[in-house]
Amino acid sequence: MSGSLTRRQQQAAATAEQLLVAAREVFESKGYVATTVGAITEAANTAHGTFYLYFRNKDDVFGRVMAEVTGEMYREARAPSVRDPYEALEVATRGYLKVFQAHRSLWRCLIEGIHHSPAVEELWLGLRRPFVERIARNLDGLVASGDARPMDTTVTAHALGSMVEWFAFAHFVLNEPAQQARTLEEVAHTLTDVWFHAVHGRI
Amino acid sequence: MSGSLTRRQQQAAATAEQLLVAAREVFESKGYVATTVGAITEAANTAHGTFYLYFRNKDDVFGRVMAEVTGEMYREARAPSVRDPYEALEVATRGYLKVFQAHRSLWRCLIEGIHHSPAVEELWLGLRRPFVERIARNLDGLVASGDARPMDTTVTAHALGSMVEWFAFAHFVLNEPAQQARTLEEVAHTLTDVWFHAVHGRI
Amino acid sequence: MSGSLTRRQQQAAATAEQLLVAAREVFESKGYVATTVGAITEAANTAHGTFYLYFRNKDDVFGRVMAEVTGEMYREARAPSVRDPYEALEVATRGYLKVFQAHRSLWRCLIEGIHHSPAVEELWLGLRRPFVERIARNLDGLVASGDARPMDTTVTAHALGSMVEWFAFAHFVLNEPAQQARTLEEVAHTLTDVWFHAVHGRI
Amino acid sequence: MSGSLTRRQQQAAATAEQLLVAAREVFESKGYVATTVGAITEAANTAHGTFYLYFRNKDDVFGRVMAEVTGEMYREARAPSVRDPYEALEVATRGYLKVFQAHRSLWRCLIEGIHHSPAVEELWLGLRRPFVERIARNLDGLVASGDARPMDTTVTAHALGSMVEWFAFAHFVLNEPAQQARTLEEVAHTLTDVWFHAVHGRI
DNA sequence: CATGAATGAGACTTCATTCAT
DNA sequence: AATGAATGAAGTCTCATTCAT
Repeated sequence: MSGSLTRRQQQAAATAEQLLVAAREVFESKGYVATTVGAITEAANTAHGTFYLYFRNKDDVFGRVMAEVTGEMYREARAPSVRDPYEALEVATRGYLKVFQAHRSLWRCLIEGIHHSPAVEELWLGLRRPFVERIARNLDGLVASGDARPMDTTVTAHALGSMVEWFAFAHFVLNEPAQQARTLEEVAHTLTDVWFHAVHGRI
Repeated sequence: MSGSLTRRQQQAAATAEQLLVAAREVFESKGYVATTVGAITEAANTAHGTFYLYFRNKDDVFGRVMAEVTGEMYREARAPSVRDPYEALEVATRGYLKVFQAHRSLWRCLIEGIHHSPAVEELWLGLRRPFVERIARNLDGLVASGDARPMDTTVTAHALGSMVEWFAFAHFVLNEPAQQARTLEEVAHTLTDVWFHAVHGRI
Repeated sequence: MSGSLTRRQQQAAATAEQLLVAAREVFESKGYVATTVGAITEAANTAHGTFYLYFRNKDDVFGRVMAEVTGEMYREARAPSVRDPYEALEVATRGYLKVFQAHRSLWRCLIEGIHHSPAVEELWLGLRRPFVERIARNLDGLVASGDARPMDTTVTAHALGSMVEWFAFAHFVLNEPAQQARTLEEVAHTLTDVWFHAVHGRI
Repeated sequence: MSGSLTRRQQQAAATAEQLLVAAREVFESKGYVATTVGAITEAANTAHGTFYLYFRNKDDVFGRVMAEVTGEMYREARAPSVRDPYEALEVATRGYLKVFQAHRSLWRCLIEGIHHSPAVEELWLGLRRPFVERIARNLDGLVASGDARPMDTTVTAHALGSMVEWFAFAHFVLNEPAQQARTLEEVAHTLTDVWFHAVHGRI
């Protein structure tokens, strides 16, 4: 027996899933603004009206698609535990970049979406927060233990998070040509180095 | 005849300028997508059709407006020369943030525009380049003189540039709520500190 | 077996009744055009499709709801017998206005419905008829007994009925602002006076 | 020279007029709710978008059409001056009925429109007011001169106005079958008689 | 040069109705 | 008898773009 869902509920869930998958594909290939409900239902092989059975409007699906994607990212981006702090940082950075690269079209779409609905802006701020707060907590620990100098850990965490995020955007989404020669590993290494010195470096 | 322009040519130039100014205002207040040709011509006190005499379409004006704006920004953001390197960095960072803040609506619009036309994307990459290259040249000098460790200066320059840029975006454009308590000076100070340690810190 | 209805038939009758009650509420609060089948089934706690088991379409329910309502109105509006003709008229008029006021939302809806289906138009004409005919019969009696001048009693009856009906509509449904200061009693008194003079007045 | 309008302004005015005429026809034949912008532009031989150059939406055109129509009615319904008061009343009543009959489709549409937009409701109340106020002023005069008994002239005016209006609606718009045998003259005569006795009759 | 009326494609959303379960 | 998912037609409105004057 498949859970407690009736046949019809399963069918409905399948339709919703179809639409969600289709929406994701369309957002991915066309971006936020250029995506239309018509394109989504067409991709989902569904009547136009069916869309409105499962979503209020484009904003609504977008939120759900992004929740899904960022859920994935969050899970994928969990660093495995490593003893050496430098190595741990490098692993985490490399992991982040890989996930970013894998989802770069949707990332682009998310950043685009920020400009078009306050809801998406909210969403984005909400998504970043746990990442940044995790960084801040780490910094707090390092400062407390004397492994890092005293600093404004909140702002520093934002700065370091922004660095990796926006670097990744320029690199993977916009294909900033100046550095396409580097491999992901090289880039990850340099970012790690910058980050590590920013935190642990002494003058 | 006044100068080398006929009366008509002068008139035409004036009209073009009017439209450009109007476009800038409208883009600033509404963003890229929400701006319509109608809104621009209305703001310029011009007939709707006149627009197409001077611009191919919205993309076209946008490119011109942004070229103008970023020219200004580039000029405004030139740091005055200061002896002490830390202080020099802080002055430059503060300067950048101030300019960003002053033009935050157009910044937002620019970042938004990236998503809507390859031309704007090009434009943006072209605008960043000089900034980033200047950073890279400085880093090269520091590495050469032994004031900084050996590093991939190109990637590092991109990373540091991205850090300040994206931090500024989240702070001034999206008003990231987590840190609204900080003054521009405090923020500039922390960013400078991070940057300085990232470059000069020893482990 | 309870009565002559099977269990299923009872169930069916109950569902139909539920839908009818719900429809009445919805029509009352939203009016004819703005009412949707979805709203009715929702109010009836019924599946959307169930509606079409008992009614052909919106027109159909509307007809049934109105038949019900006007049946009630007709019953409620029966005037008690009073000796003095003036007083009798006043009592009847006041009664009519009270019923109209109590059901004003459905009245509004009925008048609205006239415009949307010939069936409702029929219905309405059918509803009026007994009222008007009763008036006409009274007039015939008065003319025969010499208590009223000779007149076209059919047209007069229609005129007097229209007067009260349309006055009530403007007053209770549209809240004609010019006369909101009057109480129902005052209004009833004036209408009675006009009617009485129209019929019994001598010149 | 045709006024101070340029050729283009004339053309534009002509288009607006076309749309207005078309709208009137469509409202007349389909009623308020069933009328669509598409039907209007089709009847006007105009692109769909052109409609929105001259009107905000359906409500807007409707208001303008009705303003036009009722302007006509008001003008047409002015009674010629006649010495005898009974005759004057009869002439006015007959005039009103004739105009009503001539415009019966738009009348129907107006009454229908009341239910669908507060703007139309306003419009209608506004249109009635001058008619009713004129009646009230006449009654005031009659009461002052002792030609009529003391009465609440405001309510009486509304009652008499409602009588003729709603009678006309049932007669000309709904073709109330009970009295289709009467000619307009006969009907006008009876209405006049009722009205006259209601005002001047003594008991 | 400038105008601004006209066009028509295109996106959104709602609902009455059907039909397989 | 009841369900409720799916359909698709219909209507609304906006705007980039053209073109005759």
